[in-house]
Amino acid sequence: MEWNLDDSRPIWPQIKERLMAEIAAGRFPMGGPFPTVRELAEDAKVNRNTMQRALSELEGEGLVITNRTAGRTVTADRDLIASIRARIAKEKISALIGEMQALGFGVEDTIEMMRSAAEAGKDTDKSEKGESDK
Amino acid sequence: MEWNLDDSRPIWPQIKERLMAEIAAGRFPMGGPFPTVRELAEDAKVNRNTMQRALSELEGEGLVITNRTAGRTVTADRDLIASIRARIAKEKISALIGEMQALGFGVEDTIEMMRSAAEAGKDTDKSEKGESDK
DNA sequence: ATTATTGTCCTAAGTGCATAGGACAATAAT
DNA sequence: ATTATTGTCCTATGCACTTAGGACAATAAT
Repeated sequence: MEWNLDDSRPIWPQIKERLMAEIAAGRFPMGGPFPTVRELAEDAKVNRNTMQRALSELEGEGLVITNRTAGRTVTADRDLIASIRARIAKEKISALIGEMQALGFGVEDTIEMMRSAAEAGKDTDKSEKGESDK
Repeated sequence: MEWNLDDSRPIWPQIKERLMAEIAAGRFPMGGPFPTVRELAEDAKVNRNTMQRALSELEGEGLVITNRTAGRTVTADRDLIASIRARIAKEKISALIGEMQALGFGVEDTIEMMRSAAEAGKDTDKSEKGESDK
């Protein structure tokens, strides 16, 4: 898994957000087993404690459940996953609109620039088409 | 001026980016005087040294010029300002596209959600219309 | 029954960020 | 000429993040 952690801010929130996105996008089987702290820490080349912090935060969101000695499990709550996915997307979009506004760009300008960017980066595009919530 | 600094990452890059956006959006008269370190620090409720760090970084971008004891001046280079404005916007948009993709949303989904968000936040909208670079 | 695994907690050390306040040379203001 | 301002540098302190590694109880695996 590509982690793409940067040093512009603490690592543990980055890991938390990354895993939230992975789960929200359905890349972990619902109700299935979640990797152990030590596995994830090694994979991300990060200390156990750091990964632990990210995971306990993840638990606060209800996305994973801890079974003391039997590892962790991904939630089976489909609605929770869907709502978190929607919430994250909304937050990111609102943030962008605000930042673009601070630069003096309106929403229509932003949309136009998004289309250009999407066109330019089509060869590296890994998205699936036909997206829909249901 | 509203600073809206948060503690999710170091303050000085936030200040730097904020001031870059302000200058890029043309909210400081080109070639005109720039507030002093101490003024800005007080306004942002931040230590002198922290503001100083942000400003010396700002100078690295060429957006402000230091005149030792006569304070700072905003650049008069119109093209530089325009290109930085475009660069920042591009980076933010690319970042959003990537993050939305990680959530399983395509560009068209994103644009649609942007329209909804813009509609919802219209009463707090402070953007001017008729945006264009030239 | 024994062993390995798992989550969790703990101490210790190093690093960068932020604050506080002192200091100084160069220059603008008077 | 004197004073105030400006950018800049300095030391010291406190805090959060990160790493490293040790330890332990509960439980799965054998």
